[in-house]
Amino acid sequence: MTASDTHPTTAFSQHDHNHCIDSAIKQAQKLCQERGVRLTRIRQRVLELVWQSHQPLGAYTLLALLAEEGFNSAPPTIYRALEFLQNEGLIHKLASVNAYTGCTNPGNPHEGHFFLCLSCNQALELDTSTLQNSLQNSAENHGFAIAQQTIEITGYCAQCQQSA
Amino acid sequence: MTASDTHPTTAFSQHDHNHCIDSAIKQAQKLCQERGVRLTRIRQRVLELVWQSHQPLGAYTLLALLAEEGFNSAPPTIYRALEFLQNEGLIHKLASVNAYTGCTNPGNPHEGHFFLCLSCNQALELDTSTLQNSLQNSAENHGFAIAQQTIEITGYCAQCQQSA
DNA sequence: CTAGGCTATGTTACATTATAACAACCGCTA
DNA sequence: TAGCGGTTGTTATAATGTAACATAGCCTAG
Repeated sequence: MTASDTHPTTAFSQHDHNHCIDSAIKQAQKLCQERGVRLTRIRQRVLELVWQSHQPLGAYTLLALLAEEGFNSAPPTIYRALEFLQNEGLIHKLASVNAYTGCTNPGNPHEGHFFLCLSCNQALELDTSTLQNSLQNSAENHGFAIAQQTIEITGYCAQCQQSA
Repeated sequence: MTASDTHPTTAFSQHDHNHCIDSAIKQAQKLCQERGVRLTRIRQRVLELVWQSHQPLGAYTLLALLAEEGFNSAPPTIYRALEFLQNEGLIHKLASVNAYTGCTNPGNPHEGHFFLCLSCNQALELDTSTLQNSLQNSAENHGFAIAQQTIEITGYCAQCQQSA
């Protein structure tokens, strides 16, 4: 298994990003087909754009990118696409920064846990089952039934700490 | 130690809320004095309003409440007060719902971890050192230096589950 | 006690993020 | 091929948050 074969929980490190995008899109196509939902041209393009960026992108940034390519550029266009992609678990919204990022593990429904670097603005999606367990325990102690999780930790990634 | 003496990590249960507000304000006054910062009339009133509500309040909701009492009602008024209170650790912002809630443990600088009930909209602030440890471990594994945490778990509280 | 500097507040304007509501289109299937 | 459901277009507006500069209030040095 080479570096480019691994799953990119490696946002902060070097990797073959084209490969990431490709495989994300292919997986999205597969999932949508299985579910009988339509990954239309706009939706797929938005997903690609989200994946192409090394940083989470805002809705209006994405909208501007779409506009450059001749797509309709009214807000509902992008918000509908984002809503669809979120519902299908293909992207996550980062509420603390109002931005969207590709989900590194769609198909395996889960909640996004993120480290957000304040310097390079990149987002690292975690899959920490330990954290999951702590939360679950805590919820059970309070009789709380978890629906959705927003876990966004800002700080500085290893790379940016070195260069500083 | 009676129920009304305990600290209200008990947002979802019965308690003497006036007592909560009182003690929150007194603590805020004390902290601000110690720090040499000014808990002005507007700032204190915003803190009271945030505490009076059993649900996190939006900035414009708070602004409307201020306006009813004759305070200036332009947006900067409320955002400045909220910024001050956040900086002093007296309130938390819940990014996933764009709302603000009183911090149940100011003076002991910490990050807010919340359970947000989708039914009654109340927020329960947690102080889970276990979770803290998991996160810290995870961060260390990735060489990530944590600055700020946004942990907001939506779902249904015990009470609302029963009534449903 | 007052002049000047710092902080806080007032005011106007605007930026950013997101949604409502209805019309037009498109693809499927009965 | 008519119609139905889902998708997209279009216009308008809501909700949230900030910039920039003017004014006022508070404190302290002289």
